[in-house]
Amino acid sequence: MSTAAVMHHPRNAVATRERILDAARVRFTGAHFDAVTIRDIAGDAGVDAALIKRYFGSKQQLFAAAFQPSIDVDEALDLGLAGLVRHVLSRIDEGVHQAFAVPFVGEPSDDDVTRLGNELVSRLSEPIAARVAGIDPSDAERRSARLRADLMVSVLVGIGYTRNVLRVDAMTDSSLDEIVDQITPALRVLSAAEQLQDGDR
Amino acid sequence: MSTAAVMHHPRNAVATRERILDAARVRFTGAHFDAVTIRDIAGDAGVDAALIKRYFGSKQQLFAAAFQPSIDVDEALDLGLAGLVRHVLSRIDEGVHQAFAVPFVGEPSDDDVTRLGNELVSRLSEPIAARVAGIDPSDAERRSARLRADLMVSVLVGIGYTRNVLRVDAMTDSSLDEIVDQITPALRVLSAAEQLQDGDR
DNA sequence: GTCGCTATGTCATCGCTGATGACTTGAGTC
DNA sequence: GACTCAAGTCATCAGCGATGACATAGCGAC
Repeated sequence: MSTAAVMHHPRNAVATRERILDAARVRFTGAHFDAVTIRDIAGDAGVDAALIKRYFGSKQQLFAAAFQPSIDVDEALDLGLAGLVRHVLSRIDEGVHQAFAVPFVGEPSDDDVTRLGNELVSRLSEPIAARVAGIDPSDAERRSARLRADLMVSVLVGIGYTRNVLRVDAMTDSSLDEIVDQITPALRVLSAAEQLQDGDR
Repeated sequence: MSTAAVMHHPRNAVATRERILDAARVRFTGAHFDAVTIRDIAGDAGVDAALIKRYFGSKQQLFAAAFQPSIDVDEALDLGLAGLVRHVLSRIDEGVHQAFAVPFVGEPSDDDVTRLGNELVSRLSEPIAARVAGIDPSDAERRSARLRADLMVSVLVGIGYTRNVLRVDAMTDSSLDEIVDQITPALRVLSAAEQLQDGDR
């Protein structure tokens, strides 16, 4: 099980931190949060479990640190809507979908879940909303644009969820290209702005 | 905390079972899986924690029993696409979204997550796919219809997820009607079949 | 070189959790 | 009113995350 259990590493905080994060990513990707113990991860990293608390504070915070989602939307937006869709979905396929577990793993406080959820989605939807609404929109336009942008993100989140978490048959059997081809026209209805229509396949 | 802790109820298995399920629904709706203990639930139900194991086998199975999702799509399909969307989303709002936690709560085995995920989505997508594909379609048509139906379900799942789990601002601030109005035209692109277009608002 | 200090890592242990099997008590039957 | 079996309880277990006291490696000062 634990590959590096008996190995002795020279003392190096950043390297050890990275070994723990790597081990956490492997374990959490292969099993869900509860099924993974910090002793497992510590064993894989060749480290005592108490060190994880020292570095990350808690198992939850370790999880959050391991799956800090980083999707850079801005550059993908230049590829047009289909490019954006492909980019986000492929990033989710690569493992970012683990971040979906955060609400089920986070603090019981509603505030925390709210914060995490908004953070996750805002990172995607804000640049999209800016493009959908165009420059200097009225308040009503902005509100509508924000809703439509969040709906677009919801669609991508939903696809990532059924494909990578629920592992629905038709979603896993289909290629990313098939999915992009089918969903992009539907999203175009939501964007309903010229900014996202040009430069498209 | 525990409302019925000291109350003595006459011995009645079905009533006790129902009290446990009610307490579980309240607790699990107010906090996530890990934050709820079977002792909490047992306390609320005025029962010993061991009885929960006797009736439901495990905490996970209690959760599954409490949030058995029941969305009857067939009748909603007669209301047209907008009616279907409104029906599913409002059911999710009512608490069915808790079923989304199942993959993070279930067994670590991939098989189980796969089974649960497919069960959840199939119940929605199969009747939709049947209508989208029409009667007696070719295999290619059926495969495409299945993917498009699952994409439609993915969209609804995604909206339910960002709205009820992540609690994204724009999603919670908007009314169900606003969301239905915005997303239905997009879904119509996916359905792309006459069967779902008639009888629509 | 070796001393000593601090960051790095470990150990022992706590309270709590879900699970479990042996035990007790009540309601219905005759 | 005793019998019986379902309904509910109790005592206890192993494993978890968390935590503070403890040990030691590495590095600069001299």
